Amino acid sequence: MLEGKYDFRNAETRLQSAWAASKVYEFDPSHPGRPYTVDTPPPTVSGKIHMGHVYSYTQADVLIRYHRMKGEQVLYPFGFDDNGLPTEIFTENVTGMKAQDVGRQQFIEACLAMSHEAEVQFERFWKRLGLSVDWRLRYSTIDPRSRRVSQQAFLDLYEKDNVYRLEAPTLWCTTCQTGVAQADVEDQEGVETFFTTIPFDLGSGEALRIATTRPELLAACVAIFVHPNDARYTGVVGKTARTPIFGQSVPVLADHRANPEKGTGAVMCCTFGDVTDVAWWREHKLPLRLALREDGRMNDLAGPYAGLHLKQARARILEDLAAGGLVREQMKIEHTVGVHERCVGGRKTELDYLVRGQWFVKLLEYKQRWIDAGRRIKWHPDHMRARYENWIEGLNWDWNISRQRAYGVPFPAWFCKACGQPILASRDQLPVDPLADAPPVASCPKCGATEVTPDADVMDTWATSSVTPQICATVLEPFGISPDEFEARFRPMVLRPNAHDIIRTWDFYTIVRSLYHTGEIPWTDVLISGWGLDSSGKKISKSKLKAADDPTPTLEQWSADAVRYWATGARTGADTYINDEVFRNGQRLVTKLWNAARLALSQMDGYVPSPTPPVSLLPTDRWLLSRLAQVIDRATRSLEDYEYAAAKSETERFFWAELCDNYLELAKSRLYGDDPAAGGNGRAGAGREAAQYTLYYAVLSVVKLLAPFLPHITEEIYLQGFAKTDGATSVHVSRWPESHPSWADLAADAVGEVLLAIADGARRWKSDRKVSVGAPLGAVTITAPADLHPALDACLADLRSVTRAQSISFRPGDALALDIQAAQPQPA
RNA sequence: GGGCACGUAGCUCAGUUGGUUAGAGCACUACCUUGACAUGGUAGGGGUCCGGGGUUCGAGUCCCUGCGUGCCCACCA
Repeated sequence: MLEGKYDFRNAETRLQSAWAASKVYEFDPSHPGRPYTVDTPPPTVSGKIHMGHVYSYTQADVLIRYHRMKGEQVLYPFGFDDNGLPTEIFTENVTGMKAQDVGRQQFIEACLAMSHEAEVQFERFWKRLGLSVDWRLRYSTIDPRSRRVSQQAFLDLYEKDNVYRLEAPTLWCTTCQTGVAQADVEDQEGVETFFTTIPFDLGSGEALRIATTRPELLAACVAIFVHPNDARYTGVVGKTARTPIFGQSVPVLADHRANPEKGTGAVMCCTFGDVTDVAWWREHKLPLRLALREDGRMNDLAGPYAGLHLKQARARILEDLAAGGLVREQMKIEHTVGVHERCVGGRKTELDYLVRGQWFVKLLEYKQRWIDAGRRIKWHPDHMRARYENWIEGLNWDWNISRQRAYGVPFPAWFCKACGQPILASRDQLPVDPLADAPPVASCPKCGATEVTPDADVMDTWATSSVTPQICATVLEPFGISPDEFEARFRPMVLRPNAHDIIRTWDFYTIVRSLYHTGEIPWTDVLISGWGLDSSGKKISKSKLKAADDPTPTLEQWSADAVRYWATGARTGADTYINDEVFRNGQRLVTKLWNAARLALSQMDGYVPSPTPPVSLLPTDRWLLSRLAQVIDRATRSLEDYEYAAAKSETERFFWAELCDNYLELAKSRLYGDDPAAGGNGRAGAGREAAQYTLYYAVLSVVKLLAPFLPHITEEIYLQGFAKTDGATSVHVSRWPESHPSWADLAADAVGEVLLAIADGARRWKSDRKVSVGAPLGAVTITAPADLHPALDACLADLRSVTRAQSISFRPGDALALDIQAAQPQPA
């Protein structure tokens, strides 16, 4: 029995506490069901939670809740990504502290403190949203266990020769002063610069003109390229040109990558201005002339410009070229440059290239292997696989995992001071910090020298988050399941949920790592979410969050259930806007559920549900049960296909339009047992029991079908009204609804259509006369095909209930028609 | 320049393998306090399914093509 009004403000937090106390979401090692293991995204703590997170995490939670109710053994841990550059920059931005100034150790402690604070808030928020996480299984990517897994995985890569150390051109941020990976690069559009044409001396008074946006790299120029078919330049290929100002001699070479239509068609190759320079440098075995330091200033090679920042140097060189009459042409242009995500202070520094020793994970030589693995994984929606393959096909670099920063997982490595040989940690000393700890051997195994230099770099944050499936294998250790047992029982995992912007990073890197470490795909299914966009349609930017972007007030205003309703309303993978109308609809559905359940349960006092349908079912009941069977079937299939929005709307429409608006109105008088002359099958006891049976299963099924979406209201209804008879301690561990084989009934569907048409006719008659739906009618004569008369006659009580007719009679005829007499005024 | 997705009512979207008269919510109009619910209910108006070809007895749905929008990638001397 449900009393009074449903107050989500009180109910939601109360239920959340009850779930924690009753451990409904905790992993059960002896659960007999098929494992449903989730490689949950560890959100980066370097920012605030926003509606984009809510959108994505709710979608995964709905699927996880569905599989739990299907009787599967759910493993739903939760991680926080709190290592590496993002956290460091977050800490620098918030505290104003800098690693160089305060010292490495103190800085690391500040990062840990920042992360811890953020994680406490995050966990509280996720609980408030109603995620069905097992919070005992919480990890952070900087905790000792994750550091150990990450370093161990690095040793594995090294032993299998899948990672190599190379002094090579690297994408470099001069602000953060670290190398970055190709996946970290994003476009910065509309950057203004000068495109300047300057002459190179070919000797004998001839000049070869090239156009450039990077004149500060003149000192680093090592060649000039023209297209082999460019008639203007066929004569100069093979000659030597001298750079202006610096005067070094460089060869003029032909390569198809020189674009005749761009600038003058002749282009200078510097070490390094862009990726093409790197490729030319490699393929044509050009010399190395580095003019840039790690901090973005010019080095001694730049002669008079040494010490200047590259932007200052660019300006000075342009002035000097102009002064020397060497500017042939100059255009102000806007172009797109590569920057990296999460640059210090949001500065979006233009990326450069320089040469430095880094660890690279092999990607390029196994492209097909990555693509094949992607095809063995089910992507939801399927077309997201194309983004994965697209990214792999466009890869130009192996994965640089070295970061020249302070905070992160250290490489378990030292280098021999004498010969440079890497010396790797032994597994039993992990997690290790080479800056503090000694290598496992006293001397270099290659040259015997005894002095070592620790690898002072830390790993790319993705280098650790790409082994979350391996970290997950450790979360059950405290509960008696070793990583080895985990491997045997739960590999591959089942679900990886994440948004589409990190397919190229998190999904891709995780697949690579899994194939390297285990030879197998990491999971069988990937659920890709879209973005929750702000009401103007823009992506909710992590760096520009305003107070209004905090989702907590939204939860308090509309309820977690209503927000979850919004988050699961769009087609899988699609973006959606924040929209108060949708929150309101969610809230309306919550209220409607409460009220409908209240009516149903008020008529269930002492009712013991029968597992088999009673013989007294009327066509009305059979119609609803038949529709219910279809809805259960379709909603279940949609959820199996990860199409949660379709499952939700199917159930919602059934509940609202068929169960509430029609069935309840038809069955009301049988339920109340007050039909004055319930003739035929409308005999009081049997007719009421049939309606009770129908309503019990219809309401219970709807509550269960919506439980993954609206976990709070459905739990409240279940606990108060159904737990005793259905037998579970929570709707969230109750059995997923199944229809009784006898429910599907095509004949009942057809009769139902006619019943609804009769109800509609009566309502239209009343609406035309502007009287209430509850107003009584006089005699109603229904024209209907004769073969339907017995079924309709059986439903007399229900037809009276929905039409409020004083009497109903039938007349044979092909087309359905109603002849309605106004009600006779009642004698006073 | 390449890839992917999308284009259906004023707005946001659903339309299963091609099959009657294309649906829902919101908004709009008129009305109804009916014994679960006014955070409700009833009735109604509103659509050349982006354009053009084609396949078919039949196309919102399949094929070709054009246009538009968004995202990803490439280019970015």
